[in-house]
Amino acid sequence: MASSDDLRAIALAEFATSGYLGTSIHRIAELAGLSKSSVLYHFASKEALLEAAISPAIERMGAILTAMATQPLTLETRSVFIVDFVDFLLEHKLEVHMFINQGKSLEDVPVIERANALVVRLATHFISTLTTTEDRMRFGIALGGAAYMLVSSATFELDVPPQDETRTALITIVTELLAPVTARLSGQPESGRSLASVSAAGQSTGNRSTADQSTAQQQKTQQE
Amino acid sequence: MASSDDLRAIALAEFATSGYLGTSIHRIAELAGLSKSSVLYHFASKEALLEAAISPAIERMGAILTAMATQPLTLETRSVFIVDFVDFLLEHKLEVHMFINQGKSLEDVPVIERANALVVRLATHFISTLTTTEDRMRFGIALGGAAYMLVSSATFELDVPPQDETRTALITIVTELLAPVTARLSGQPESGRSLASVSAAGQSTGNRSTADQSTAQQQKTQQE
DNA sequence: ACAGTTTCTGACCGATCGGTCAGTTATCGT
DNA sequence: ACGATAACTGACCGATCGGTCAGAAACTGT
Repeated sequence: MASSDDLRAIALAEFATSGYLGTSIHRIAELAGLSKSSVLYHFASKEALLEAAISPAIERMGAILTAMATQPLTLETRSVFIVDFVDFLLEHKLEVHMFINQGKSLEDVPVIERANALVVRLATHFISTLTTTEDRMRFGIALGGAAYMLVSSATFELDVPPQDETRTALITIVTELLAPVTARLSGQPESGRSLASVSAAGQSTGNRSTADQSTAQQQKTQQE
Repeated sequence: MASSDDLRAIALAEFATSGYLGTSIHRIAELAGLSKSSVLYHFASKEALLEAAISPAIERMGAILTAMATQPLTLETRSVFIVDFVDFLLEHKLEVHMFINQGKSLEDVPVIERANALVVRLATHFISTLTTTEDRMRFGIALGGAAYMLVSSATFELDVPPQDETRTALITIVTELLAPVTARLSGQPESGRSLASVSAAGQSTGNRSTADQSTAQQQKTQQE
């Protein structure tokens, strides 16, 4: 009564919450109502199970990255990236949580190595386009913080808000966090607001300021 | 040639990067130039080693939390908390990284249970004072993102900026991220901007937003 | 030099891990 | 009904884990 895809999903959830090393094949089998041998019948090894669990997310993320890298850096392309990234996070919370939290300890596993290479590729891309420490940290906090947020609320019990509400808030916050950077790159000084408006597209919470940080970032200008 | 404190430091670094489960006592002994038995002579068990490694950070964090909880919620107290929290993160990167990333998988370990209780306590405190999903996510992203930032740059090789620069940027970003929330709590509706000024407290990179650090920098720094 | 204590070590133990294999049960096309 | 194939299982294997223990080695004070 348990398909290979069920096993994949069960394994992913366990790997993400209890860790890859902390999850035994026996445990996965138990959750699936099977024996350990049966799990190994569907997947040749524990590593193969891990690969099946997270490689789709890796490929999707790679596609988003190449799409971003091949396009010029404008307000629109950045906004597109943010929305893509947030949707990616929402769709692959567990996978992202995995190779963010366990990427180092599992670096000898091939599929994790691919994931780590993606993270490095993302980081170096932004490091090359950003000059100051603060700008770079904005990206780290926005991306890492967003990824952390999505699983921590589930890790501890704490009520989980509806998905669309989470999505809207995430896009708003990440956009706002990256606003000074984007504003500088866009060339037009007043653009922090327009970016926020893009992020707010179709949302409802809508209260938060997000409007008045334009005063702050326009005097920034580009000193590099 | 390896004291108990050396072992503690070595274990902490290994636990944080390779995971508690992924780190064997033999590995720690190897790094310390000792035998496995010698490590177990200094610490009764692997759990005792973990406790010695992270419990100081837990107590420090608990003190910060109680200090915040007992004071009224104002612009100043929040600013104090942010500075305290950032300094705490800088001083205890590895410990925070541990019970943020491995808190769930090690929840049956007593010392980790204490750490998790602290995180829940922090989360519930802000959940009770904040009403909207977005406000709560701001805290999660700010705190989780900041914690992630400090270790990810070390996890991958990527150049690490000087500590004071990191500290300044962190305080600025976290404060700015929490600006709308604090502004609303302060009572003056239009205050998003005033908070941004608080965020610039004590900065040196000197670029980023805002001009006036007058309100901010007096309440920072001298509490350690 | 010697006794006492601290520090350290190799050998060993039970448990659990990932993985293999021979064999059993269920499913399905004909 | 029946053979073929897919799905499943328990028994077993080598390796590694955390931890115990008796004893060697090193460092003390006298």
